[in-house]
Amino acid sequence: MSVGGGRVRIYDVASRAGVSVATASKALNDTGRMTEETRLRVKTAARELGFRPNAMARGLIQRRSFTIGLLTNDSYGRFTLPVMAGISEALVDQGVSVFLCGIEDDPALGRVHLDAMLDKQVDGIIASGKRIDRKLPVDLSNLPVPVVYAFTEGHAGAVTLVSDDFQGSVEAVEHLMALGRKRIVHVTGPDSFASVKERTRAYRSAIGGEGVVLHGAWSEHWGHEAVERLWGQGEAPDGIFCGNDQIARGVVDALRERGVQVPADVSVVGFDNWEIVAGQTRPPLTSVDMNLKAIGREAGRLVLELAEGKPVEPGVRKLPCQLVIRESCGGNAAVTERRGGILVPAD
Amino acid sequence: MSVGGGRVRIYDVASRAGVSVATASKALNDTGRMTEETRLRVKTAARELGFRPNAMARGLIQRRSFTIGLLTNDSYGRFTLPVMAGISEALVDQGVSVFLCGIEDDPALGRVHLDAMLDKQVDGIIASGKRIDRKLPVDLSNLPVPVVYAFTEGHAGAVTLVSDDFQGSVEAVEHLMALGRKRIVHVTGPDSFASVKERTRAYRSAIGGEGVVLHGAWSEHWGHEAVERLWGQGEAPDGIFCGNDQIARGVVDALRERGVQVPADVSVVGFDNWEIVAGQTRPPLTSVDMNLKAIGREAGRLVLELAEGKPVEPGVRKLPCQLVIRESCGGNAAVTERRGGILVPAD
DNA sequence: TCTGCATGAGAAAACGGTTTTCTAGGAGGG
DNA sequence: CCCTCCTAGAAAACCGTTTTCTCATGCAGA
Repeated sequence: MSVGGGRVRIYDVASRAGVSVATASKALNDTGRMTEETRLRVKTAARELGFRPNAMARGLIQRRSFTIGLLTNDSYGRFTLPVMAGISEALVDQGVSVFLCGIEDDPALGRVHLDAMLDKQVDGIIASGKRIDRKLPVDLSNLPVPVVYAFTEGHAGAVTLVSDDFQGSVEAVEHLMALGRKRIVHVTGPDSFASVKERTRAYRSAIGGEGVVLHGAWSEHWGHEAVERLWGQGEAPDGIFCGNDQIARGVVDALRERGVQVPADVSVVGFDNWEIVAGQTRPPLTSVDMNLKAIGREAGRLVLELAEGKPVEPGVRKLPCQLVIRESCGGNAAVTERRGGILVPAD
Repeated sequence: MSVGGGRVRIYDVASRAGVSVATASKALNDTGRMTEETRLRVKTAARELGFRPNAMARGLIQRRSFTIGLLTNDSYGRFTLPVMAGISEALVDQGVSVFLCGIEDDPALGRVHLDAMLDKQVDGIIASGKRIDRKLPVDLSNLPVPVVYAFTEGHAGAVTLVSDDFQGSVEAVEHLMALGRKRIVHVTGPDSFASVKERTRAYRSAIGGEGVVLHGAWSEHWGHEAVERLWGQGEAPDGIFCGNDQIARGVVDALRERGVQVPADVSVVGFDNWEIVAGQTRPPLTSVDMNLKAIGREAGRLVLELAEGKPVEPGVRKLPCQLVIRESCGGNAAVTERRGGILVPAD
């Protein structure tokens, strides 16, 4: 009961239950020794009064704020939001809340946000970004709280979480091969990106050769252009593994305009599984999902363990990607779908 | 100096400066009375030690946490992220940090997050969502802290901020008319949405008649289908005002496939100015920007004023939209561009 | 010389909890 | 009957600030 102004203190609970504040505290936290009857009486009183402990007072003495900070330069949120969702999911039932701080690429802004979070005694910090081979513009290497990096480059000796792009890419290419595609090419982003290198390496490993790799921008426009090039010379491919969904969408659109059937003539796979792109392409794109939410969950779990003093092995951890099948590849491979946010094989 | 573990307390500052904690506190906060020399000595000591006050201790006594909560059910972040950026921008130099809580449409989850935030003594709450005519699945009407609604429906007597869709839509349609378009139609989303009704009302007001309004899903597919219908009967339009960018993209793609030139034959305007859609369309879409970041800034400012006890007039406030010109309309109207995140006319 | 008052600075009391230490009373043993 | 041990619960200390209250001191005016 009692929606009341929230101003009920443990003192009120104690006096209603006819015990001291100390006893009330112990009763509510299931610590200390007392008759079960007393404990119950206190708990009942607390419930009736709608008592909720003041987290600041509690945190002050426990030296814990039940708060963590998420620092990111991914202002668009493409990568950070799913990570955030995962973190939140992992921490909410521990009573931990998350400060989200977008710092663009501004070191001064980063410093300001970082200081604000440290002042608030965050239990830990998770750093996230928009590419895994760039550091945030703020140094997190000597903080009084633990730091976990998720989808951004961390300092030496840190705990870092990234997706296993190699595994994901291999699955994508093998999927194409399983469908009988023989001439598979790779159209991807600028090779200055570590993820581009990794996905390219996987592509070559899967097809067992050099293959054909085209680098360009991360844009639909580049997808179009790549098709121009590929269909303007020699034997056209029958399978295209794209570095991201935007490129893939450009590729699919260009093929349609050219009269090439997708997936009948050519199978196309994207990367990122960005719903807004992959889902709206005609036909919808089969794409590699980096499971960013899982990365977030893991990051949340780990930063909390570190905050509680548990030992965590430092280093880079790769979490598996998942191929999400839509219609751009054809064939009768097992279809997967999203169910309750988790990727599962369809029945 | 002193990156040191952050464990420096005001006590340390006081003893280094040779004063009591009370004096140290007053010196640092520019309150109380003391010689300028003493004040300076304390401040110097604080700087040398790298002292940063513990926000929990400070908040406990001041009954302020310098923290606000952002509650949203917009898990995709399309609307909430820009709002969040605005809030953060408005509050960061006041030392206020923001808890971001995604609650989907789950009342229980909403309750959990809300309680967690209240326990942490947030100074205020901003509620945000993905449509302005739906409430969050959690009741915020009798909270011990102020609430501001940004881009979601609030309770009676609350402070609510939304974009002025009417004004934005009128500008869009008038833009088409200024370009000489005579047969302007409106292709939009389901008319169960308040924003659809509002934009339709504006469309009719601007053209001064009933016009042609087609309702469908918020999807590219519907944009295609609408073009089929429009070109399958009677005189084809020469201007299309779309309810969102996805529909507009579908429209533009369908027109191109049909051999209709955009913008030469038909001008198209979108709504939302969602970069990933509007910018990648061929040609890029002229679109109405709802200035969500400005809404966020205003929400941040207002919730803080309320938290400080200042009076704020309740009611719904509409903030102006801005037409962002790209290439889908043609003509030589003044071009605008984004500069540093702010929309400005190009020189 | 004494009173009055402004001034600088310290001591102590909050804030709202948790944790440690202390105490009174009952049970059990010799 | 006395001593010890155990237990439930109270009392006190503490977390790191801010704020209020108190107290010297020095100087001006009577």
